[in-house]
Amino acid sequence: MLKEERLDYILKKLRTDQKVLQTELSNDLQVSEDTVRRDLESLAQNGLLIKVRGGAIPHSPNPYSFKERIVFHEDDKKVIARKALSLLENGQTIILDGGTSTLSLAKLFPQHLQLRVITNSVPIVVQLMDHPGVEVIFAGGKIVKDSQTVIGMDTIRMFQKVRADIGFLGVCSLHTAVGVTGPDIEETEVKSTIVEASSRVVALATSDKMGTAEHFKICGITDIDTIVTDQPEDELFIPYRQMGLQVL
Amino acid sequence: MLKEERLDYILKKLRTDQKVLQTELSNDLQVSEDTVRRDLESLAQNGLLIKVRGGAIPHSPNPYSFKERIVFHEDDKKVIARKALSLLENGQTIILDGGTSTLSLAKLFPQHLQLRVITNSVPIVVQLMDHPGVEVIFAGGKIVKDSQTVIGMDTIRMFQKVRADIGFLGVCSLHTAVGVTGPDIEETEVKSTIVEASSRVVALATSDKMGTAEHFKICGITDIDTIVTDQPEDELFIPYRQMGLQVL
DNA sequence: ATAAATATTGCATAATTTTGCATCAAATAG
DNA sequence: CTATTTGATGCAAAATTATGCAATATTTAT
Repeated sequence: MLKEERLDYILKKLRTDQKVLQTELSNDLQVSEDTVRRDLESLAQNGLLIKVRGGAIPHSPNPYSFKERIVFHEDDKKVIARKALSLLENGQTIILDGGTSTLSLAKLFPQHLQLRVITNSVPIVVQLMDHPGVEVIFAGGKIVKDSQTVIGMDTIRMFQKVRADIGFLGVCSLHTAVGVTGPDIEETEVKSTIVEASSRVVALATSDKMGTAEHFKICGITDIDTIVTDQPEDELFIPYRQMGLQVL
Repeated sequence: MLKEERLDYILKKLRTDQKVLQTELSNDLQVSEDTVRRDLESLAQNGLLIKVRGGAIPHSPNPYSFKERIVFHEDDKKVIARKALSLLENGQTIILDGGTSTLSLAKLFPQHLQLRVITNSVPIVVQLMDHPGVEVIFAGGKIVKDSQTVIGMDTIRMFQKVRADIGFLGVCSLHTAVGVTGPDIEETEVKSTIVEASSRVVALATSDKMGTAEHFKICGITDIDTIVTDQPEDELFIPYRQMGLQVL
């Protein structure tokens, strides 16, 4: 039995049962539990499920809402934001790029979250201003009215002084060959700086942005560590996974 | 049964019943009360519920406490802002300090006004973001939540690079001998920088602030050029006039 | 085609986590 | 104040996971 077949079986079972147990899978697939564990591990690595002690559960935006039958028809951005939220841990320093995806993320911050957030987005600052646990640092600069962000040298300089645990990039175009691109030169310059300032770079991208490109380059595709998207199972993402990116 | 299933069950029960008891859960889930307690603990850790003696209750649904902003002297400030407005001319570059007085001023900007505004106040940025004729430059830095402004070295550095025609200082204490003072060292440092960066310094002050002092000095009284206030005829202002200040 | 390199798999063993229980401290009710 | 319940802590048994290793299969290079 090929490895691929096993992985396929696991995902299928996960979809129908909403959970899988290692002992069960080991029996079903006639392989050792070690192998099952390693299979689950690789699937978890690609964000296709969440490994827990004793088995695995589906990758759900909320790590603890396990078998939630009430399906909210959330829009894509909220789904993405909810997933991205699970990447955050107390005590981290993160950068939030401008854009509606990152704003959605900021809106979801639970009250108990303790973070330091550096951003160039006015709505994000407004959103987080009243949050008790988040220290907000605003990158200064010239306000761009229609995007409600600041850009320019001052903004870039501020980000250059930062070492963030995670940098979240708002929706941009992603292309395996061309890399990450955006439509505005000044905006992309800021985004490039964010990429450099972050240990881990997470791109929030709706699947319709995949495989597209704009005129100004932000970074290469491998400079991204994680893509958080609404349809992670789409075959569209296979090449990205092969390049070592995590797709959630 | 996976731990996650237990956690899920607990959360679901909590949603329907609005409370959970350890003894009940222990029975429902067929695990010891210790385990239930540990489960509740981990859920509480993640902010998903509040642990109470004997069980748990749901996390407050309205976690974000919006501070009620009690506005003192709102009408006075409007009067002051209206007078200050008359000092502005098209094409000027001005600095707006944080505070409600300066915010009132920004709110009065007529649509045809052409200005460049540099500020460290978030509400002012939000207010002016949609103004067609005003270019807004935001000084970056760490957000102070209750005053909704940014302070710190980055903020100061930004103001140091500026030469403004007029700098508007929000309400501070004024005293003929002590000068202009404020209650917070970091805030006063920023204000001092604004004073230095401005050709003309305008203080917006309700009359009750006259003759009072705080602990941290912003500048000498003669560094101010104009005081805009609600009761300019008051004899309180005679000494300031004698020192050459304009009182409006 | 053959050899070498690489990856997969299962097993033994060690380390870690989870769980339930006993014990004692703290809080609550009567 | 005392009895009872609940919470905290240490501990040991059981389950799960990680790790090293050898056997086997697969891929790559020559």
